[in-house]
Amino acid sequence: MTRAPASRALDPTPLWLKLSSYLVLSDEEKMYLADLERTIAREPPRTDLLQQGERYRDVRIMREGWAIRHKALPDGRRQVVNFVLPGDIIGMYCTLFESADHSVTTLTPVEVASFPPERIGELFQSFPRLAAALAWSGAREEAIVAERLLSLGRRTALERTAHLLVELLRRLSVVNMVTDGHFVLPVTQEILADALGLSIVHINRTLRRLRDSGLIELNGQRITVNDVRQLASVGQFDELYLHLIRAPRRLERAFSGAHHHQNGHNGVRPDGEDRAKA
Amino acid sequence: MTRAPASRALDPTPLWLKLSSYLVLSDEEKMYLADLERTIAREPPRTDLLQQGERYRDVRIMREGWAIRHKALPDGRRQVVNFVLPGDIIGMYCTLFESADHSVTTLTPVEVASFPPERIGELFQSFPRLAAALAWSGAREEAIVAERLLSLGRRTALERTAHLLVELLRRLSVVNMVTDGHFVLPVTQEILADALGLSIVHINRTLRRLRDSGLIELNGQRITVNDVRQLASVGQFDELYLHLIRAPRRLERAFSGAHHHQNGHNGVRPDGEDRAKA
DNA sequence: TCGGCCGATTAACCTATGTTGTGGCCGCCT
DNA sequence: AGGCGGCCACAACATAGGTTAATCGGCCGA
Repeated sequence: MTRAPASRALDPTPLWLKLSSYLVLSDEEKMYLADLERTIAREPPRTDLLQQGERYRDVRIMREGWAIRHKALPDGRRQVVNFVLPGDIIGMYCTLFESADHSVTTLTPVEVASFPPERIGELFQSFPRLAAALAWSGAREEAIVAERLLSLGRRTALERTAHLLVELLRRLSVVNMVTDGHFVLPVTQEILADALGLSIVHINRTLRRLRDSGLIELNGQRITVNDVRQLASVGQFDELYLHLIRAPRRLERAFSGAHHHQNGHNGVRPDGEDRAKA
Repeated sequence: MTRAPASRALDPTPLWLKLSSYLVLSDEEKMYLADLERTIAREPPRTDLLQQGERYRDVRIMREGWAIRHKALPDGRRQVVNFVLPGDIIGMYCTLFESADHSVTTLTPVEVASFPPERIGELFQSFPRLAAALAWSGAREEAIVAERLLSLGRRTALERTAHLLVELLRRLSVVNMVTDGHFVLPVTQEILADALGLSIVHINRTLRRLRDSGLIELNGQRITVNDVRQLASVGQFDELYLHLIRAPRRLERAFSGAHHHQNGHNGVRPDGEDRAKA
């Protein structure tokens, strides 16, 4: 998606990749980002990185592996709000909220970085463009949740499932986790069910239908999407909501004259022609 | 909720009220807020304030009246993502996104203020505490959408409906639009259906059940909640997700040493003891 | 090697919710 | 006054999706 940049000392992390799809980062910004990801921990599957009702602690950056953000009802019913993929941030609103209204649980072994909430303030002061990119990432999360709401409210089981698969494909592409149409989907059918508001049995039926129609193939955790276009059409997928286009020109203005660390070289690239309608 | 402040020249607007429930605003901040709401327009019902796919223009503040934020599928199915109430902001991500992935349509005559996106940048630079309060408001929106997702995915029709009514009650309380248990619900059953992912007929059935059980009364657009506690229990309502508590102490730190306009007098009040579990 | 457990799969059956259709009320236009 | 359109109400019927239960295969620990 984005070409490897000038800085060769730094390894492009998933977050780095994701933000770069939104705006071009300066070396200085990249270094700050790398520094944010300095403190790294590994966790096994089924670990809670955050628990509903718990006080927020650090902000975390998912570097590797999958997790789910989910909410539960007192009687045990559960809804997966979103999948947390490499490059996603956990507990971004740490600074604003006292305690979490959702849990985050790992599905695979993960590698997460964490940093103290104070750094968010620091970041907004010193690196407004980076801050904007993070805000974009957060706002996009909301857009994804809203689109999932549309799915649960108004799409049939088949449509929802197709939609989710295309969404994951797109999101994983940005962080280079898709190779010609297939990717790893480290998810039980129970979790899919909880994400799509269906029963486990019905998800099974639905996946079968998708397999029978030849749109997808499943081998263990590996899923192959044979015909993205058609799958997208089944799911009425319009990627507008993913906001996969570069920062608007407005952004330049809004943060202009802003700051110290505002470097001279190439700022926002407001070319927004790479949005393809599925 | 919040006592009328020192400044007597200024009329507390709904946004003002809402933000004040999060943190105490200084006079200077209040004045800036008032200035943001200077340009006012009135619109009749059924007006689109924003349209799916459209380029973002100004940011708007709802001052009076109701609207809905909704998304539509190509074939006409529609999902109401959220209700826009007085004090809510429309198009907050204007600066970050090129075009809108949802529409906003008025339900009643409304009064909206609007200001150019550049002012967001200005605000973040000069009034970090105000910016944090707005960010809180935005983050809360996401939390509300996530909770609605839980409703659509895992709550029954009756539960969803009860939950929504309690939510509206709470949100309207903050902006003084509830008087002992009743408020105006300027919403057709069709819109309720679209908000809850139900058919119009089934919403009708469900409201009947709630009425028959004596939990609510409906006279025209006026709804009376007779027993909030019980209604909340039916809907498994836990207000944690509304984050109706004051800013955490963290916030102080995160934005500390920040800025010019940072005034001396009383900053954030981190007393978080007013959360009642429903 | 032998359970035992977890997840996938499928069949049979059930129910919450959707659909269709009718009628009634009310406000508004002419 | 009469007709029309929007909204509410409710009955009768249809179905997408839920529930229960049984089977199977793979993995792991004893």
